[in-house]
Amino acid sequence: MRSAGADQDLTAAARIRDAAIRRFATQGFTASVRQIAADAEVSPGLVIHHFGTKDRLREVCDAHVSDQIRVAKTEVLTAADPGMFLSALAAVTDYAPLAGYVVRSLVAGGDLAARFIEHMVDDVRTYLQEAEAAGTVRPSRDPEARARYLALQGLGLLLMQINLSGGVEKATDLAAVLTAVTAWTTLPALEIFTEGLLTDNTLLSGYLAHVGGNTPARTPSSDQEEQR
Amino acid sequence: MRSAGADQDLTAAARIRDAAIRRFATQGFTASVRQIAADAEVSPGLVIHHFGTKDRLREVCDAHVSDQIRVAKTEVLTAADPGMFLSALAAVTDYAPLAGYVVRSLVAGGDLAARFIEHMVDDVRTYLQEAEAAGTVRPSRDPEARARYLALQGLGLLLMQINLSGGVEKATDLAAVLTAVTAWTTLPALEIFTEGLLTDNTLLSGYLAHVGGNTPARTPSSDQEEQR
DNA sequence: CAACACACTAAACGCGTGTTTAGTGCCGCG
DNA sequence: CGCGGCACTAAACACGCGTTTAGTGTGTTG
Repeated sequence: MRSAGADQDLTAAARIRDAAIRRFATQGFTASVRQIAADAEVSPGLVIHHFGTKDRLREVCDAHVSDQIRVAKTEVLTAADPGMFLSALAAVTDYAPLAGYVVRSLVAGGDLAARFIEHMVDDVRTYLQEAEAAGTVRPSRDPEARARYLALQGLGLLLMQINLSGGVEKATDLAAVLTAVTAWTTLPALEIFTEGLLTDNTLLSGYLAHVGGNTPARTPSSDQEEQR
Repeated sequence: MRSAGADQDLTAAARIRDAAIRRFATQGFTASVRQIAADAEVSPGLVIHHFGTKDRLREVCDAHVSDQIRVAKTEVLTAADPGMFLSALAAVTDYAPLAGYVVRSLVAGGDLAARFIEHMVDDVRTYLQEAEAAGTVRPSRDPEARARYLALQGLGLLLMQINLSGGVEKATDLAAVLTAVTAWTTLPALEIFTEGLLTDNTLLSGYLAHVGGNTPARTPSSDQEEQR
């Protein structure tokens, strides 16, 4: 397998990049160049020599994490549940820094975060489409909005819980938090998803009547394509 | 009304505190003492003279925001929807910095954030209880978990959307983002809340069977107290 | 009136930051 | 062998940070 306490057999630039990803994941993007250099057993100057700037180092890290995620994703067989994916990612201790890095990116709100979320929404949408075709999921009046809603909601819940339990801190804890939150979350989620929350549809029909002729809202949707 | 371009008639310490809240809300807690001092038209030394330390200044801000929120809350008539409350808070331009400050706290994850969330969960729980008694909301097998799930989910969705649309940045934008997210969110939310997401209960009943004799999970709950 | 207390400022201190500069040793190529 | 290029380091630079220090004016109090 790749990297198992591997330190020496990597080029210095790669060691710096990996150390940076680890530091960024555990301490956030305020981690200093000197700390990263120390982790990579290298002088601070070399970091700049190879990457030019701390910001450019971060860009390289973003790109690398993005690649790693794409690889891991195909390995994990495209899990569509937003939580499940991060959880599976964090489970393999090798990939734990990746999950931490993504979490940091999400709260920091950079380019990587936007891309990650968009992919997540895409995954959820296709998953819902397939499940709907299979007859296990109800059709929606606005499938795009529903996919986005479910993805953002799940990721948001996760993030919320993560940096409430004392920040991202140690990477190993991340997996624990992820499984814990899915543990107490599944019951209410399943309840609402199968039985709903409200007893009647006065609110929904009221809302539908209210927006009747108007544009529903954002997100390119297809109004109602099937009535069934 | 309180404060309307009021600058001079406040004590210097109060001006510093207000400036700090504004800066923290728009730039996060890395805003410098010198910036805050400049905003309050005061020397950096005076900030420390009055508050001793930047951290203690932040504690004072936390406390003040906490108070302001409690006041605003009773004014707004205890809105239980997590989003609605923040939205109403941000709508009054006077309170906009408060909402920004809370958002910053939530992503930074301090004490204030934990307290705010706990209050939010409480509000949602009592709201659900009342609605359940009124017959508009279905009973849950674990009301505590459901309240926490709904609160964290709503807040998380909100946060996610806020710092994806370019950070908290300008306070006036915050209200816009809040109304925008509620706009495209209400349809999928109402759909799921009234009709559910799944077509049958195999997943739910399967899960219930699976955890059958075991402890459900976290959060002190009362197992199933009513079967109905 | 003298004396103390207090709000306040200007300037500096010490530190950590990202980055630059000058220099050293090694490695491959002509 | 000689020499250019490259990875790399040690030291320093410039800067912004939170905080400290010394000092000034002002209002209150004995």
